[in-house]
Amino acid sequence: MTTAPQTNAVKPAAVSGGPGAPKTARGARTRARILKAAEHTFGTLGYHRAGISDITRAAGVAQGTFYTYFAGKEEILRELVRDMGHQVRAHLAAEILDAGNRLEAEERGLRAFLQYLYENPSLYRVLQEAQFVDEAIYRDYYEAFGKGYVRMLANATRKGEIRPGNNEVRVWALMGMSNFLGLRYALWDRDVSFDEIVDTLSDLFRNGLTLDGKEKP
Amino acid sequence: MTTAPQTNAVKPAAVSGGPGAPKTARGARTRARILKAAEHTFGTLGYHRAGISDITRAAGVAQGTFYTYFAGKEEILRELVRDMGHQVRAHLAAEILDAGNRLEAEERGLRAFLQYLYENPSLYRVLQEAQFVDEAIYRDYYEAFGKGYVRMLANATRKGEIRPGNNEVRVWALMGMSNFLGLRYALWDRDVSFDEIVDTLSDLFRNGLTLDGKEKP
DNA sequence: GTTCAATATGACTGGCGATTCATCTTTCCG
DNA sequence: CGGAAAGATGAATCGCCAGTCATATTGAAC
Repeated sequence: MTTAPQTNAVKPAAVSGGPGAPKTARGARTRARILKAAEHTFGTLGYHRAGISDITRAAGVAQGTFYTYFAGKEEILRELVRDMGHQVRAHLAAEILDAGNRLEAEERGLRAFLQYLYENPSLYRVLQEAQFVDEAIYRDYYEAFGKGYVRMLANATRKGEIRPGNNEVRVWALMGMSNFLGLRYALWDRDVSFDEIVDTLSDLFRNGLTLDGKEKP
Repeated sequence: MTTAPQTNAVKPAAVSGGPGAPKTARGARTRARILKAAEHTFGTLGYHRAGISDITRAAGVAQGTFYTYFAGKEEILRELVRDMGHQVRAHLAAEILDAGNRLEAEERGLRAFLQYLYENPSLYRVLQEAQFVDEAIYRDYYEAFGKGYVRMLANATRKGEIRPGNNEVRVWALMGMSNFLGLRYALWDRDVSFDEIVDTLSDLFRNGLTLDGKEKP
């Protein structure tokens, strides 16, 4: 019994959400620094190329410190996706608040999303890579996003601002549009102005794509 | 000079595209088996979790055989993306051929894409993961896809089938839609029929999203 | 049936990187 | 102050896996 006198019954606090939330102002600061560093590192190198040492170096802490706050590499990714998800949703919600109607909300929302992605390119990469590390967290992100979106479309339908239709399907289509337009025109090449993009989509929302088939009642 | 009598001047054939294309029917068969196995393995486990040994086991060959035909893990992914890209494009092009107009082509194209993704789920995963392994190959895929798409929209514009507008932006929006709808309704949950999805999008293309703003000339 | 290039084998290796841990430092609070 | 909990350190570990290589098999040409 001499070999392991106190290896048992340790870790009394590290139960629920990772190896213990910080209990000190210093701890909270360090944890936040690591999270921020991870966002940047994952966003730049990608999840797999990025090592824990890259993150801790960027955060200015020792490797071991990482595990004071996060259970491992996957866990910090999950945390990151949750955090970033909250941020985008809050940001977009605020940008949409003073829209007079749904069309205007779509326009403002799309522009705000493109701008946000341009300013926070890590969002795209972290999110999309998370899909293949932990699919559930990825689904959660889009389902949370989509849920609010569907609610807004339902309201707009009630107000007579948009045509009745399958809003859930529409929402997934709309999210897909934004995603691709963001990738192409906010991250890859800014060779088309955001205004032009928004105008093009706005025209689609107002008039559709086809010339005939206008079944104006 | 006794140490390395013939280590130089070897590899006379393995220059351009990987460690030598097969020069035998048997070789061609083996290479194809490995490629197919990689598609399945990457599609199931994902690129990073999948080991070369998983691929060779699925193909029924030894580990070393892999390197007779592919320079490494990244290279086979590139090959796979190119291959799969050709296949989808060919398949969709064929499905669209006998469409009477652009709207019908969009409807058939979307339905065919959803069906194809349902039957070949690996396509999505391989392609999306390739984005973070070799971004260029991913861009190539969508730019090739988009180029043909834009051409078709241009023709439709000329024929007066669709409203004039920025077809490039439209194409990226459309590709984004299909991508997300495919992920959600063909890969995750088939809780909405493909017909319903196609109808919803068709309505969007014909009439837009809004109720007012019909600027019928 | 002999020969040789192409193909196939699978044990081995080298390095990378996530995680651990014994130890030291800081902070908090009475 | 004193000492205990919380936080920080970074060298060491350890499993994994992409890629290599010496050797064996195949099969087609002659």
